[in-house]
Amino acid sequence: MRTRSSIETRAWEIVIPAPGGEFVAHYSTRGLCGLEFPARAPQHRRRVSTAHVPARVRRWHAATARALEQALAGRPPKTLPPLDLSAGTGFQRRVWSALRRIGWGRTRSYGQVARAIGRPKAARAVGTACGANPIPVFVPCHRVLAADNRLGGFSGGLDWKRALLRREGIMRPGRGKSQRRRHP
DNA sequence: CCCTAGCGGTGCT
DNA sequence: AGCACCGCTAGGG
Repeated sequence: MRTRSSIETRAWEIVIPAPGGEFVAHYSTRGLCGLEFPARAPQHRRRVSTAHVPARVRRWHAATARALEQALAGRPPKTLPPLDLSAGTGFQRRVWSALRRIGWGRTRSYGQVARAIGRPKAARAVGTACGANPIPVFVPCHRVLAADNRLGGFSGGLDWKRALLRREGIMRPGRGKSQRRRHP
């Protein structure tokens, strides 16, 4: 397995307005290749190349926007745009494809994902690969929790992880899984 | 609750 | 090649 796949450039980035702020979707020639959560701090958004966007990419984007809207409204998206996950290492892509097999409203532990991809002792590396997931929400790294059923981490911020889990009915609105609290 | 050792992938020297 | 990260985990106090 190769260590690094060919790099597909992010040719287009398009904003998606949402209640919590603006998501940014990135597209390559192969499909959706990145999704950013709204920036925490108000931020002068960089140049967005919406000009000359091919019709195909606009269709993908329509699918992305609709799917994101559904997911944030607490209903499983019916269809997704094509996902371009080619920018990952072999290990990362294995992890990401395992994540896509975790159904809406279900969870796994990092160790379970590690076993599912045939690397039973690589739980920690699975966490790192989750953190490198370029398409959160649709590649549901938020459904992976620590083995003791705590929340684990989330590169988009634990508030988002909690919010997504709640939308799927996994966490009770008020109380929830306790948070990892080591050296703050 | 705390701490520790062991773990594997990644990225930087 | 070496090494310091880490969204981890099992085991022990």
